[in-house]
Amino acid sequence: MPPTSPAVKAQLMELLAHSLGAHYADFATAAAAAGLTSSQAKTLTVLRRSPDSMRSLAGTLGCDASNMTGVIDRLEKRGLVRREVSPADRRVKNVALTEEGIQAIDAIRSTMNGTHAGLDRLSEAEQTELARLLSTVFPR
Amino acid sequence: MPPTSPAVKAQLMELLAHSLGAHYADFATAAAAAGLTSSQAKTLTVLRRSPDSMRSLAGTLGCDASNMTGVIDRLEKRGLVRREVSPADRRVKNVALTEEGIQAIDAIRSTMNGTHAGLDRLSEAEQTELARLLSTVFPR
DNA sequence: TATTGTTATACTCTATAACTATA
DNA sequence: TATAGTTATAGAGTATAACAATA
Repeated sequence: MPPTSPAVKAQLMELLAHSLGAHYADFATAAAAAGLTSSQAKTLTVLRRSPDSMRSLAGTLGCDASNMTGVIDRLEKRGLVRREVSPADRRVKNVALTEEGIQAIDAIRSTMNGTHAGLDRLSEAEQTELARLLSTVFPR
Repeated sequence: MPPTSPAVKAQLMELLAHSLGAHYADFATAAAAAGLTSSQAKTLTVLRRSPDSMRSLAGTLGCDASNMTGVIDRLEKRGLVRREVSPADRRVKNVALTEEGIQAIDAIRSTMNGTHAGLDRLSEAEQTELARLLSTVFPR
């Protein structure tokens, strides 16, 4: 990405934030349809790639480690994840998706692929403005 | 915006979501530095444009009207906003920023303009991929 | 001593339902 | 009757501090 003025980037981020707001709302709605909160669904998304420790999960999700206990407790109670003591370090607990957990997050992602409403929700004027800003930040 | 395959849009949204995630984190950090939560700062951002009723605020922020009571209570207690009974309809309360409220949200937005780290945090490979996807969604 | 996960605590956000003042 | 705002209630997310088990 070539150097661009902060003002242009700020405008771009603001416009994208507007669009992404709708995207996040869609994600929350899709999660709610599965009886999950955004945090729970986000956690499943992270675990979809590979099992992870409580501490590392907290880091990835950007929250304090103490929060993960409650979030994982609720997911485990519903059978979507399971805790496994690490053989290498018995202080560590690796959290992994169960078959049910995989199905739950895949269903949400499938719903998201069907909506992809983020950019479509921008008005014509906003789309034009977005294209203009993008051509400035990513010139060709 | 011309028609584009859902798969391309989904990829684009995912990449932008990654970037915007950092943007939101920056916003939350800037708000926290001012002793405000994200919800409180977002509320001030909305009010920065013009005063608004409790109900309308809830609609804009995408939450239930009952939530606004507590959020506005806390902002009012800190002298950042004030409630005013609407002369036209005495059921309605218009919420407006105080001078302190204006300064608070302007400080946060100023900090954000200084960071604009959203796009910059993408790796080289991600930026290249982003440019490619954008040229597909916004052909020139 | 340092680190991992948990617990205890407190605050905020959030939705639902019931209530009041007004229209 | 309908609407705007509030209150009561409950669940979830969040951070801080203190703790036990393990390294």
